[in-house]
Amino acid sequence: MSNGVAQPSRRPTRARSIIRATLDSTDRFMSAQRLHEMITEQGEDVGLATVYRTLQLFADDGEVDCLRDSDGEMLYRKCVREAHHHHLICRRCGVTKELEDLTIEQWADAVAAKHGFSSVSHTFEVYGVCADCQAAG
Amino acid sequence: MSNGVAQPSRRPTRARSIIRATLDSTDRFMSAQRLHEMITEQGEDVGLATVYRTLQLFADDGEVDCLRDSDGEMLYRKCVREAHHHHLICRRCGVTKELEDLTIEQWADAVAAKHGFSSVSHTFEVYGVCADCQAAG
DNA sequence: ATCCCTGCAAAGTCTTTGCACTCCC
DNA sequence: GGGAGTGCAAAGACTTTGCAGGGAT
Repeated sequence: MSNGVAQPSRRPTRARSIIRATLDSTDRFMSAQRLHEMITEQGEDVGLATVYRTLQLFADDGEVDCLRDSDGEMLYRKCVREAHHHHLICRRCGVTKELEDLTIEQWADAVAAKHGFSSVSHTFEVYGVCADCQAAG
Repeated sequence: MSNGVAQPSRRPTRARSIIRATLDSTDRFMSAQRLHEMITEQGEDVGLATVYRTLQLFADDGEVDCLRDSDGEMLYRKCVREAHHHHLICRRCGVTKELEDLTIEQWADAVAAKHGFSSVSHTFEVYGVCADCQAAG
């Protein structure tokens, strides 16, 4: 089924370059709507549907990381690393740190296997208030 | 702000007892819509809005656990344990196992502290296909 | 009687989809 | 020119909200 090899053709277009540039302009996770808002504020014009579609493509290609916030809204951010990893996210300002730790992955797989589960995946995110936001009150 | 002491009055009503009974009839996480479906299948009649409202109340009271599935939909289940814990959830049938492991909690707190974050919380859920579902094809 | 609770339907969000047009190769 | 890409508006899914009637204390 999916061998992860073939990749559909991706044409370089105006919309994609704008979206990519906007993603690059910050290191925070943003919703599709917020990203679209930023693009509009820059005086550019890209359809909201295109933003959604493009973010999904980028996510499929591993070009952006995505996660859901506590409201269930999907958030996207340019991907910094290739490997699977998790995030430490500031609730206040949205700044994120990438966490690396194989223990979590291994533990998740192991505990799932122990219970006879297969096709295992997991979600793991850590939220808090970063040092800067604490200092800022 | 919130001292977790005062509790609004909760009247025992028909809808609430039906919802509670339906929650008790399974150990799986269910969406509000699925729960409403089950109630209807039982021949009972409770409005969908009431199911949503009641599940929120129950969640506030700590009577049910809730989490979001990978589609962002909220799932509820009667609360089994007091302590903070995580879940191993079958994507196919929704059956869940509760996971206990202090390592995750400690690691999350430690790594957050290392980055200067405070007021730390985290989300962690493991998804897979349970043995029964695999056997069932 | 009072105020909480419920049902129904309308409204709100976030997101996806259909379709015609446009642009890249 | 052909098919990927885009924009717009409509549609979908989940959830919340407004309001009037019904039930618990």
